[in-house]
Amino acid sequence: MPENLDNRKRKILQAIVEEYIETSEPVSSGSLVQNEELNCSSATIRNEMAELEQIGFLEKPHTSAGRVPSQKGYRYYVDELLREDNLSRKEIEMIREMMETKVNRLEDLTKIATTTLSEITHYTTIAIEPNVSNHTIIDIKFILLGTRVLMAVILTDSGIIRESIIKFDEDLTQEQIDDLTYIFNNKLVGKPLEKIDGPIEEYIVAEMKTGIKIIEKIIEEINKLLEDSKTYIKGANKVIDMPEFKKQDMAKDFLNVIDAKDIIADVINTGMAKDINVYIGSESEREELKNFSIVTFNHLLDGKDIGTIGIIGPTRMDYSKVISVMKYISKKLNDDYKKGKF
Amino acid sequence: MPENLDNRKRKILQAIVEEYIETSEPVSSGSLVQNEELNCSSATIRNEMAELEQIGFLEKPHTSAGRVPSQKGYRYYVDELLREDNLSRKEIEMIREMMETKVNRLEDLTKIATTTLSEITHYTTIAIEPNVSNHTIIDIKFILLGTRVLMAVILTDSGIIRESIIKFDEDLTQEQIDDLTYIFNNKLVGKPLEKIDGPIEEYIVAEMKTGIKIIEKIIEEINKLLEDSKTYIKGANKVIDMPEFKKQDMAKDFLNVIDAKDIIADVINTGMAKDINVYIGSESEREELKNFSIVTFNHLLDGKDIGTIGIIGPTRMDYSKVISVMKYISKKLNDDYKKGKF
DNA sequence: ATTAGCAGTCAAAGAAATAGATTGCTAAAA
DNA sequence: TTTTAGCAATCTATTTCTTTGACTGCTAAT
Repeated sequence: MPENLDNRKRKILQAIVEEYIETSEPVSSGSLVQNEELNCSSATIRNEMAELEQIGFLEKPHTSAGRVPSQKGYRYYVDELLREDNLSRKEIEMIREMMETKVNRLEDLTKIATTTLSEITHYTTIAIEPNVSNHTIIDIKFILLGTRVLMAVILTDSGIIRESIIKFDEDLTQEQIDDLTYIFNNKLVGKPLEKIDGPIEEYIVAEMKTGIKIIEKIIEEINKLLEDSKTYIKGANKVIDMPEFKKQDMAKDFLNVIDAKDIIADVINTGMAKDINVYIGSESEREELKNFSIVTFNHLLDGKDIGTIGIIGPTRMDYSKVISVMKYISKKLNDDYKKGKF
Repeated sequence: MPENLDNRKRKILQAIVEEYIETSEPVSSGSLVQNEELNCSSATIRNEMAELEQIGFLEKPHTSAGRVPSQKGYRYYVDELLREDNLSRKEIEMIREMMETKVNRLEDLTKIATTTLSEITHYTTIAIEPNVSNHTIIDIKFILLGTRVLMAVILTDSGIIRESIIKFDEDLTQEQIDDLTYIFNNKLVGKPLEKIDGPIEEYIVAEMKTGIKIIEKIIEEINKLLEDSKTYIKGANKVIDMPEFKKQDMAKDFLNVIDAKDIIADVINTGMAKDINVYIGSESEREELKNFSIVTFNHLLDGKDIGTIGIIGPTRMDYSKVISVMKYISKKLNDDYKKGKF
């Protein structure tokens, strides 16, 4: 139910959210009178604020304090009041510079984007490799590294490369490797990299020259590759300067969340395929995250998911700035891609 | 100059360090009287403590507080007074269990050891891949992943595998790859992986079929591989429960150190090749680390450095326990290695 | 519908008082 | 000479009380 606020209430809510984001202090009616767009006295504002609190957009830490946006207030702000925060020329310059580095791997590009995002926004940034299971296999290579050590390299259409090293208890011959390469490529190229469990038998039957054990082990390892998606964190130290982390509990919760990156990965992976997702406080439905907000963007190239980058910070987050920077970086990645930068 | 303390002073210093490590409260003369080994009154202990302070082994936070070990005090303790802390059966069981996982890569083994160490000691653990430059090359493979994308895989005698993906502006043929493989193997196998810059020309001259540019690029990428050693951190959240991190500054310093892992990598890499190194406070000669201690061990297999694992925590660290656990894990890794586990 | 004005509320900051821990010193005892 | 008992002095941590100042909410006038 998208509540309808009259114009003045919208302006007041917006002003409160923005001032609070900037100062981290509860906002008083008095300080809002200064706002040019609001041509009324503090008493009027107080009345409006009381109503906004009534319907759940604002909260009061205590009777004689100013107001603070509630989670619902932030949500309304993000959905309805957010204005594009234009990046300064300096910031754009900085982003350009940082992202200029040449890379050979998509993975490295993600790292760079993560670092850039953290530097510019001053929040902690997390990158998560995509779930590759719906990516299409372009090629599979097997390389014998020792008599009993095999390396499997899988290429997908999205440019993501995964490799795995597999050890066996028996010697492998080059002939076997050639067989494997032939069969796996034959059966899997052009298909999505879904878990290969159902039709395993089929492959095995089709191919008895190289023992069942070997094939089973290879499939097992390939499946493992699909499961673990790497995560990178940058700027975990950024939070320390934020006033909310003066509270021991917040700091503790934050470090715990960072250490168990899966928590965030979970949230990110359950997200919709919108380009930008915003989870405010308990919206992420994880107890540990109820005091934090997460903003993510799915990095799509040619419609393929090639990874998600997320920012985590207090609910009092500069959503406007974060979203603007994300959009810019996202666009830049796409442009670079089209120019064939990688 | 290894100062000589009489027996009673040694006992007192030891008792103070151990009690302080346990409680994190300054130790008073009164609480030491309880110690059975010390058969004297609190007044006597006070006199001894005054002398220990005189010669720099103890410090006083303020006049009416107990004593705290100084950095020099910790150093003496570690060098002279440390007693082997026998691990409980439960801990040994836990280590065994955690390290049972089968791995294919040395890298994964390091990760597991890192996690185990952090779980058992309750400190933050950092693993750093070794500098492979003095490792001997066993094999070099080149795999064509696309017409312009090459993967180079380097195997060393220590079992460490490094791979790199290299992109070119022109198409590569399989024939060229075969050439490259032949030449690189011919020239490099059996040699240490030192930076390949001096005799580059030689290779190039020996081989004109595949353009100079390609070779240059490959060498460049291989050199990059040598430089960047990966680091893993586990248990960064462990510190939050330690009383010293109640102080904002400590927490800030810690997060900064963790974020710029290079700082620690630096310290670790400049260490001697002793099996276990202990850096107490400013001994690490980095301003950022003056309030922290680092204990590292070089993981050697067959005399080859295959990585370093370090623990970082406050100077009030349970050195005895940390060192005992490290020794145990180190031994276990070696045993497993001899049994051919990897 | 708006606003001026004022009483009421509460946290945060400061000041003062208190309690408690521990030392250092002195003089007596061993 | 070494050890110890005892006590004054020191300083932190805790508690309590007071003061200040920032807001709000309400009422009555505009």
